[in-house]
Amino acid sequence: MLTLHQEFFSQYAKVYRPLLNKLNAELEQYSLSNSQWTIMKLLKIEQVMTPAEIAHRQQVEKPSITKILQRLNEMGFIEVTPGEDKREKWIRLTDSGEAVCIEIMERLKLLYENLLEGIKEADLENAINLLMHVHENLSK
Amino acid sequence: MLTLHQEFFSQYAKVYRPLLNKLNAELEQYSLSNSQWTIMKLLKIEQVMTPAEIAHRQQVEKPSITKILQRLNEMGFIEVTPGEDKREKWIRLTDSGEAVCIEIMERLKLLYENLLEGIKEADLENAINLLMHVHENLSK
DNA sequence: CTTTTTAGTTAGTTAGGTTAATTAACTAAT
DNA sequence: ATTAGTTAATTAACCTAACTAACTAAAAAG
Repeated sequence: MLTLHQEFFSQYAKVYRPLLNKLNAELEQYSLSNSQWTIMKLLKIEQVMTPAEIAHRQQVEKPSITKILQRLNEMGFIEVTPGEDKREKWIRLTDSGEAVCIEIMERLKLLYENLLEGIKEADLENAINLLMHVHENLSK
Repeated sequence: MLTLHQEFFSQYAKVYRPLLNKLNAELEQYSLSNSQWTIMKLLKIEQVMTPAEIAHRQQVEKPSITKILQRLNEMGFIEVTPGEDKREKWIRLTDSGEAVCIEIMERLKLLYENLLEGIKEADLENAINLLMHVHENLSK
């Protein structure tokens, strides 16, 4: 049988595909994929980032980010300005990107509430801390 | 700011990429990708399954499963026998597949222990239950 | 017996990853 | 001022894993 540790990661993995499918269903209406959306969320919080910073935060290589940013740019959701260091590009959400971002966040908030409906606040906090712990251990 | 619900899914997502990278690094030595490995694990538990059952469990479409099974078959990790219903194929692990499966599970067990090191058992159980709860809510 | 459904495959497409190589810009040490 | 080395971003070529659409063969329903 599985140990508790194995059980945790097994459950973690089980949630992933159905959750992704739900997210993509919501995002489809905005012609966004999950990875595009993830970067928009990040920009919403950080305001301005360079592609290199985004790549580092997302733990993917820079060329992957280049492609996603190109598509977000075509859709008019981000704007690109040259940085002080002329090698850099500063990426930020446009007004339209910001608006879509807020709209999607509202929708997802409802989805998330449904998915966690009936969970006690203390348990939720506990699970968040556990995930943060795992995340930290992953980065060393 | 984010609600606790949003915070939870945000942390959930943050863990995914680095975890996947770690898993793939472990699996590389066996020339296995994560999605191939996921199906091997499933077969380890269920013993025999049809491609359609696997597709349903993994929440992906049948053609995706066909390809993965073809590769696992080439590598000699699974065997395929015709079902009673002649349309069906019964998929099971070969002895070699079973052996590799056990070996990988042992390695991952250590990884998982490291990632969850210092977590109290009660908190771990709690988080598992929470994930199960989310999984259930996702399927309705 | 015909029709419809189901299981699996094939073919073709797409998104999002990877590495390797390139250009441009910056930094530091002659 | 020149040179050597580094960093930011891009492009190209490739891979994996997903998708849909269209197909064959078998089973089930009428």
